[in-house]
Amino acid sequence: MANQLNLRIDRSSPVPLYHQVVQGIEAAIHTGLLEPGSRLENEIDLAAQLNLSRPTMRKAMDELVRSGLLVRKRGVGTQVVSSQVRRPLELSSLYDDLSNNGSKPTTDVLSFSHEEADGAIRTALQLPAGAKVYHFTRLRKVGGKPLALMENWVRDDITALDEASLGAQGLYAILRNGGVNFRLASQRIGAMIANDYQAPLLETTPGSALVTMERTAVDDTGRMVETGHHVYRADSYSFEMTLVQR
Amino acid sequence: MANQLNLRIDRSSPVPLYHQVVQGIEAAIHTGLLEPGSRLENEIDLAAQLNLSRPTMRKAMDELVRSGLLVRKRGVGTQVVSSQVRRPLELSSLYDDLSNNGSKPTTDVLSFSHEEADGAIRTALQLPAGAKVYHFTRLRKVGGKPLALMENWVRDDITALDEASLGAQGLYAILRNGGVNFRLASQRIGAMIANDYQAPLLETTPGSALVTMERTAVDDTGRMVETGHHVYRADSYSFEMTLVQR
DNA sequence: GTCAATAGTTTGTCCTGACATTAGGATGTT
DNA sequence: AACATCCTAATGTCAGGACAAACTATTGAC
Repeated sequence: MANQLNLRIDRSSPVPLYHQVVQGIEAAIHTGLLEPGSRLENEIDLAAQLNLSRPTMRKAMDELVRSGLLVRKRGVGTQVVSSQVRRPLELSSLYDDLSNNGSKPTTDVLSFSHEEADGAIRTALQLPAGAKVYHFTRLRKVGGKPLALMENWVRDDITALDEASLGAQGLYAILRNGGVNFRLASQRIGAMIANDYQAPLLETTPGSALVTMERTAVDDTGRMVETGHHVYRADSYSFEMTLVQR
Repeated sequence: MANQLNLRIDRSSPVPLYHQVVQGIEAAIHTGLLEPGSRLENEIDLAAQLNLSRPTMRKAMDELVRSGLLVRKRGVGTQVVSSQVRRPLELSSLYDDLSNNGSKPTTDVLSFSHEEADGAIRTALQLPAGAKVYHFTRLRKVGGKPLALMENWVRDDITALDEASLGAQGLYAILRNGGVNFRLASQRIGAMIANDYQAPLLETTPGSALVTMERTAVDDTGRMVETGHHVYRADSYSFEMTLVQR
């Protein structure tokens, strides 16, 4: 008996069965119970052991294959991919990233206004003429060291924003609590040289390297919710991601 | 009758039915037959119209939702997402990107060797001590203007590489033709300042901004195939991607 | 007129069953 | 011993049905 897969299925739980399987296998891989390169039992047996149907088992494995943790080969079997896997780039904010890493980010709100959107912002957020947006600039620090300078525009017909809450938590957390279900975001990552405005705020010198990121986020109803221009100190931040071939 | 969805299913074709549906709906969206924001008929009716079962229809729509073209809401229906969608970041090479955009890239091979891998490369590619790799540096130009400086290490037990073919086509094209099926890649994007070695090659000045990218690619058997450090002129290149929430 | 209960529509989840396709080993033949 | 053929095991595809959950709109009561 190769693997035991220490996982139980709770049929009274509101979380779908296939998702319980996903979580269980993910945990088994992370704890090392399933070693990289090891082969899983076949779908039918695994399903039988957990008292699940094969489609349910398959749906779980589908997700794991898509996320790059498993590799399937017809006629052969399913293997755990050879470790070294980083978590894929997710639709999260910098604040989430840092919180999950144990650091304690702080935020200074440098400016905050509720103003009429200009042409470029109206285009980016697909707003009609005369629409108003929240416009603010924040400085994100970790351990007292400045890391990111962020300028954002958010449409005002979803949830109210104020300076105090922006200083206390991340923008995405506020929007999610306001009922926004993010669906996708398009972003562009590049580089630039720190100018005289950015350098002192980031406690670096003009001419040092910055990573730039422009992002526009869309919710599940197709509305453009937020757009922003962010710059990061290149010596403290980079974007890490896993690309999965389909 | 809202939409007609001009598509036919060929049951004698070797391409899976659900994939035929995916392609059909993608085409309908691209040709404008399905407008952004429009609602599709419900899954059951669509399946019936095409003489398919609901699971098959659903699997097709699952893929379209995952790729960000459709949005589903329980109790409501399925909508075409509000355009403005960029193609997601794919596991392609810079050469592919530029070729697809109509530009004509050229490549200068600055150095090429077949050497024993040092410790860092052995770690990155998970190779045993004493293993040899191809190690080369290339300068990619578009329209005569230099754009990227790329240093790569490739394991040598998959396919043979030589200087001439690297000058004629992209690395990923060569590897794919050599039988490599890429499965995933992890990469990190950051920024740096051009140094005295990079600046003249990229025809810029020391101190200008560069985008950096480090990537390691894995094939479908879990082998680390290739790793590389690339730098791009920040005024000519940026990474654009679409993130899809799961 | 306003609010709450209800019915209907649509997607979400899960089941059982069947056959096709592929990879790889076992078998048998030359 | 080398080769071609068959068989088995595993994933890939597809069908049809059933019930659950969520959202909308209507209906009804106050």
